[in-house]
Amino acid sequence: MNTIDSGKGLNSPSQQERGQGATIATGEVVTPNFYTTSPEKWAYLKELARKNRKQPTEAEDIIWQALRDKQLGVKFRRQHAIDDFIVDFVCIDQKLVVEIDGEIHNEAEQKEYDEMRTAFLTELGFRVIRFTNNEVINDIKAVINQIKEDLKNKTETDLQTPLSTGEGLGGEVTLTVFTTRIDTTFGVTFVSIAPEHELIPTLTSPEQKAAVEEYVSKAKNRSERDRMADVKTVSGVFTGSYVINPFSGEKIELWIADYVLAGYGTGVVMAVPSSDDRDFRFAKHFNLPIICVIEGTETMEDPTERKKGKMINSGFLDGLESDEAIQAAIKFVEEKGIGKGKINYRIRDAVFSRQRYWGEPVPVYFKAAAVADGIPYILDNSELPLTLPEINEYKPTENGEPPLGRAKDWKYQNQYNYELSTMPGWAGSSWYFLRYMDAQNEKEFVSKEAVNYWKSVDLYIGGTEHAVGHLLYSRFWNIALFDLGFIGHDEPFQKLINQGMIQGESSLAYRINGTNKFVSKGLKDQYEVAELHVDVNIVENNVLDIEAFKNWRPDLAEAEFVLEDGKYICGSLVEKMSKRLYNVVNPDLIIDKYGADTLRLYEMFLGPLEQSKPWSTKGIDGTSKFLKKLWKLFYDDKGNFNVSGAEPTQDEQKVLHKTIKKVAEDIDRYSFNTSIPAFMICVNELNDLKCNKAQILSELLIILCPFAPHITEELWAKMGHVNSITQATFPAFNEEYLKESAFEYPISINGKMRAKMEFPVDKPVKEIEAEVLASEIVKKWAEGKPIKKVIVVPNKIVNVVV
RNA sequence: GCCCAGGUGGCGGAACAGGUAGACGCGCUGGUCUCAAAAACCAGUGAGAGCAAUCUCAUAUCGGUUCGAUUCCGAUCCUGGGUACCA
Repeated sequence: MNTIDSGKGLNSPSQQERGQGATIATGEVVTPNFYTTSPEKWAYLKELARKNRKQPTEAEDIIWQALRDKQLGVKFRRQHAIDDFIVDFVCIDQKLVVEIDGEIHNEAEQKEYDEMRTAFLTELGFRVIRFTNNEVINDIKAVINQIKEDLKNKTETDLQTPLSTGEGLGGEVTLTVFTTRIDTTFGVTFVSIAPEHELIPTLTSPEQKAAVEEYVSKAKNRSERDRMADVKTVSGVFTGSYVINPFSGEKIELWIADYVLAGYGTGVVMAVPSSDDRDFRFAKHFNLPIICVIEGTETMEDPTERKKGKMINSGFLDGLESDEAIQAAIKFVEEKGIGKGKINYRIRDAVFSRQRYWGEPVPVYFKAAAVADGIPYILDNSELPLTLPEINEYKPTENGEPPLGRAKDWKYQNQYNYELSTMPGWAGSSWYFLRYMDAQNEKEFVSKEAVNYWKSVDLYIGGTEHAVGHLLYSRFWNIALFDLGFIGHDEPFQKLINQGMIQGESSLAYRINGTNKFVSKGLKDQYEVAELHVDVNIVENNVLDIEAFKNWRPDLAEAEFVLEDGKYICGSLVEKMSKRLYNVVNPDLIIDKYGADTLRLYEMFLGPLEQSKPWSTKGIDGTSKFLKKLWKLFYDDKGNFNVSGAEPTQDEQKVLHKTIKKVAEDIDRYSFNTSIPAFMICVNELNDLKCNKAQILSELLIILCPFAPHITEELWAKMGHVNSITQATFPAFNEEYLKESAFEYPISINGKMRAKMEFPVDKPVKEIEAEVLASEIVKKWAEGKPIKKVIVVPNKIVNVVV
């Protein structure tokens, strides 16, 4: 036991000696960070403590061998500074101090001093038990048993007694992190914590206090928005505390960083600079260590570019693939009880209002004068529906109110303010189809009978934006309505198709930074430039119409240009068609020139429904010509309607039924783009056959109707039908017309098609094989070599292996 | 980053359960008709070699399975969309 005077020049201990640190795990754990004395005192005490540890008395050594390495289930430290004192042994968890007294403690003065010291430690929350040298040396078992007993008797409240004597520092702290890449835990070289984190005062060392406080106040003043927008700037501050990596046992630094969001996960990030981009930038900026844990990344300039692979430098995970390592690591932390596997869910768009005009008005009014202060009151059912008021301009008011603030005399009972926000798009889109089932119903939004009859929507076609937005919410609403018993099914849609997006080709101009001067694309690399989207309607073949550009926006009126070959060449970019990007093209011009049927056919013909592609009118002539050819089947050269009632021939029936089969199958598969060529082939072949038979043409019109509704309706009427073609029955496909008697086999040698031979469809395989082997073509390619194998797939192919 | 699509001629694309790669359309070339043009019609058109018959190479890249691969498997690269300082 040692004592010192307080108040002498004191320094801070190293963190390690004080046992600071933290364990992280996936989803778990960190051990503590605490001071049992002040840094000033520690600097002085540590030298003494170290000396004491090196020169234990006989009794101290005996008891230490029994206490060390958690032999009693808890961690003991020896010669540890607590405030002004250095105690012999202490279990900080249990706040138990064990002192070993030598001869000197029998002296009166010393006894008095010991009592003071015990009282002081008791006040700090420690319990002190004492043994003499002799007790330890003579019966160590009895001593240990007594310590065990004492540990057992600790009460809960004892455990919760605050321990701190150091400034601003609490007891042991466990920091929990959430990670999706637990496999990389051996690569954790520091831990970052959100500036808002409540434990920051506890986790900050006195030396770092000023810096931390400055940083935290600065970070807090930045809005969430600023922080999210400014992804590139790296900022942070060291807390002065350390954390223990639970996998490697390494001591690593604990930093505060504003890239960590308090609202996500636990607000603490285990930083793996070799695998996460933000951690990597942070480590580079502050010169923190980087440990690569994926094979092959050691030599990479930016190891975060490779995310998965075989684990290295990772202890028990070495050699596993990332995905296996994740499972192994989760198992590991769960078995050790320091973490557990977890799935995180996030909510999207929690706010149910828009500051826009176009949306359902919220049936709510406020009795207080100011809307913002009031309590909302809901309109009575009898007062519904609340309809959108007329306004003069679809813009916010001068006071910054939503557009509905412009509505004149729009008051509930002529006195109370309505809510001025409208509902978001998905408010209505989530359930309108239910209303469609029973649109005239005055009593309820849909009757049970109607919804039981129509049930859920068979097919939902929408873009991917709808898939994440609309579909998410309508499924949610649908389940709510189902749970409330209004409807009888818990899924609103049976099938989803994500149709592709017709993209726009954007035009870009390049403004030289800090000027109003624009540089042509070919020369832009010589300057620091910012990209500006230009209205595609004032760009032709990437050449900018400079006058139109100047007139486009007031701020561009005085713009100057750096040209190449006398022209301003714009950059171009395929992206989503959007007003914001000024790349919207209007279909009206196409419809004026070619008609709506041509446009519709062309859009279908462009490619698969699910596929996105930039809009281009190249090739629209093809579908236009097709419709003209169709028309000519019904009219002669002089323009007279000329359709015959004669009986169709076998050939004509074959052409028609081939098409019926193909189109019916295509429609079932939503493969509309492949139907158009089938129609084209059909019309071409009927044209070759000079077919004008009413029976053939009317069935053709019916199957074409969904693709080209206008022209088919018109020709249908011309043929003398009274009812709309949309009421006609889709013709049945008749296999009889398609029967073939022979098949032309492709003859392959070693998998390459070399010739064709025709055989009857029912010719036996053996006979085909014999004839093929006897043929000139096989002799030629075999070149005398033996035939190894012959594969005959009836009515498909023959392959000869030599 | 993550999730979802996708990558085939000069262009859009086809090949639906592994069996003739490039259907159909655009564009291009030549021709018919016309005083001429447009329209319409006919023929040709993946690349390379050859007078030709024909041969070689080709479905983002590399590898694998198979008698045979655009199609199946593994790895890589690239493009578009959604989402995001979400760890």
